[in-house]
Amino acid sequence: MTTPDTPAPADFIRAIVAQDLRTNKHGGRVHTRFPPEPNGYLHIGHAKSMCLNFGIANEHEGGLCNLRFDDTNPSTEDVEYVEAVKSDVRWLGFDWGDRLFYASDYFEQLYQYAVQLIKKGKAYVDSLSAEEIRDYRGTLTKPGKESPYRTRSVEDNLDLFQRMRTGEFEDGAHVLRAKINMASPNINLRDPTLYRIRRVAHHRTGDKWCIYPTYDYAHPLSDSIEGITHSLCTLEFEDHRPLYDWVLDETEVECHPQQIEFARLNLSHTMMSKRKLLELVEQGHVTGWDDPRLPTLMGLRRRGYTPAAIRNFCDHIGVAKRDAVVEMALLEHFIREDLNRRAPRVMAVLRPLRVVIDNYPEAQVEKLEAVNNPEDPTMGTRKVPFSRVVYIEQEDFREDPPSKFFRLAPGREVRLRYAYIIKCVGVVKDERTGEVVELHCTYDPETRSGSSQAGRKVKSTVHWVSAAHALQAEVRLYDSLLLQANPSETPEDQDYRASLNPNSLQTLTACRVEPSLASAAPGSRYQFERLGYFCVDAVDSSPHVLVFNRTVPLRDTWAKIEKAQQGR
RNA sequence: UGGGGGAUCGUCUAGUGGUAGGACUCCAGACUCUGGAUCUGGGUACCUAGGUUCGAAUCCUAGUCCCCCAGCCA
Repeated sequence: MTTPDTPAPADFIRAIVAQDLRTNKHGGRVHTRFPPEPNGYLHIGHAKSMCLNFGIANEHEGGLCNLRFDDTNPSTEDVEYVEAVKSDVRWLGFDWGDRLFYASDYFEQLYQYAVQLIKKGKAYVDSLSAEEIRDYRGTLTKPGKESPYRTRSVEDNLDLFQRMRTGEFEDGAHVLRAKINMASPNINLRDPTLYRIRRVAHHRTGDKWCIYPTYDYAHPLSDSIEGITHSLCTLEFEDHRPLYDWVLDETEVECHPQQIEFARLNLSHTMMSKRKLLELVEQGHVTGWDDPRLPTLMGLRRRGYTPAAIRNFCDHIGVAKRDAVVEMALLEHFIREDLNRRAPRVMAVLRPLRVVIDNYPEAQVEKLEAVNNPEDPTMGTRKVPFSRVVYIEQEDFREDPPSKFFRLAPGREVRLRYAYIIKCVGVVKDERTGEVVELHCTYDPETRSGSSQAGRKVKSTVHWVSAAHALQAEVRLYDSLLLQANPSETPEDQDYRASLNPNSLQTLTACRVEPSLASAAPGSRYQFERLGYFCVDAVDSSPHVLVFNRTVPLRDTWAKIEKAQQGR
């Protein structure tokens, strides 16, 4: 190996890992894990965690990252979620190899460790009710009281715990608690619960168990069992770390991973909390967990986001300890960057305005050559049919053009992309509404794209589709889910719906797209020239009814100019 | 008012005693058969107040503000 010119560690966690490697803290190993709970779907916040955990593992020779389901609470978990999570992790591009684990794999070991703790006098069976335990815990400022059951003998504890396991007691009758310190200023250390009775079937262990370990107990031991070196989690677990360490110290396991906390991802204009997401889905504010407006991985995928764009985003937002809200604009930057490079260009008209080219031969059809991707010549060209009647975008015509508006207007010229320069010679309006319903234009036969006279300059180029050849399509335009940028400013009560953007979805059903899209595969992504990036909706699109989702619009300079003009 | 964390451009994020850097956003311009892309240029930041030092975002002192914790959730 050549001498690496050690680049500065990208973040404080990588710095710690590098330091640990230097000091040989874990015998030169780097082993992380991604530990989702199978009680919901993954979102982009999880993507950050995956990029961190899998990323760090991949950056080191021999580094590993496990996928482990933290399935210690059967009442909220389900196989449906584990399958969805696996598919999302794979889709994002991460590979856990043969290291797919479940905390439930360790239930027997965890139980034995608990017996050990009891024998050491470090755990006891408490028979207080949940409510009493809460009362005994004290408050943030007042120390707790010890439970009367705290002094039970080891024999009694062993007996009771064993009988808890065999199902002798009802839910809540007893609980196994760590014996730490009821007066600790850290509430997590006031004899935290290790096991609770839950007489429900577990999605993996079935009816084998009726006691289940808590996160605080199962997580450190699961990490240890798997030989994890760095256990990365979010900030809210910071004051659980003493407990994490306590469990590993008292069980005297050989591997003691280091828990390191980082700030979870918050994205502007959207929400990341499982609870709120669930509410949106259940109350029908969105169509499901894969609604393209949601920051779920399923939603982003359906929206047209690529795994690479999401990974790039996660790699660029950084990892730190301060609460932060990353702007949606940054995510959009990365999807534009990726799709600009890869997406074939195509012409589509969202709000069609009929244009008759008066001097173009009635029956003539030309096949004009169009470049598939100017960023990538290897993507080749295609033929686009052109004829006497075309549709252009309504917003590309103004009867009374404001300054800086370069598009079509009465008497003005514009180029039809890959076709001819046309001039607007007539405007047909609806008599009743005054709405412009049709344009009459003439074309200059000398200006066909690629021809010798094609060099004539016009202010603007406009996309179009041939009326006779275009395909009908539905296009769904998405906008941000929340009105305000900072999701933490949305009210906690049910009135948070007031902050939902009522225009987060706009469905256009009269769109016309070029005929080459007839064979577009579900999920495939395109740039609709001058409009944005769109993908074929994988759920609702069919050969008969094409449905496109707008992933992200193109940057729109004219929109900014116009907005500035109006602001004046 | 217990404990644990955190404060650097508009937004993220580097910088660990020596010119506060990058990305995104924004602004201006060039180029353009996408008002896209690309290119060029520009602006804006060290929570406050003291102190140490030739020199402080960094060290010290005192404040201020923000986040998390009282599940048998994770």
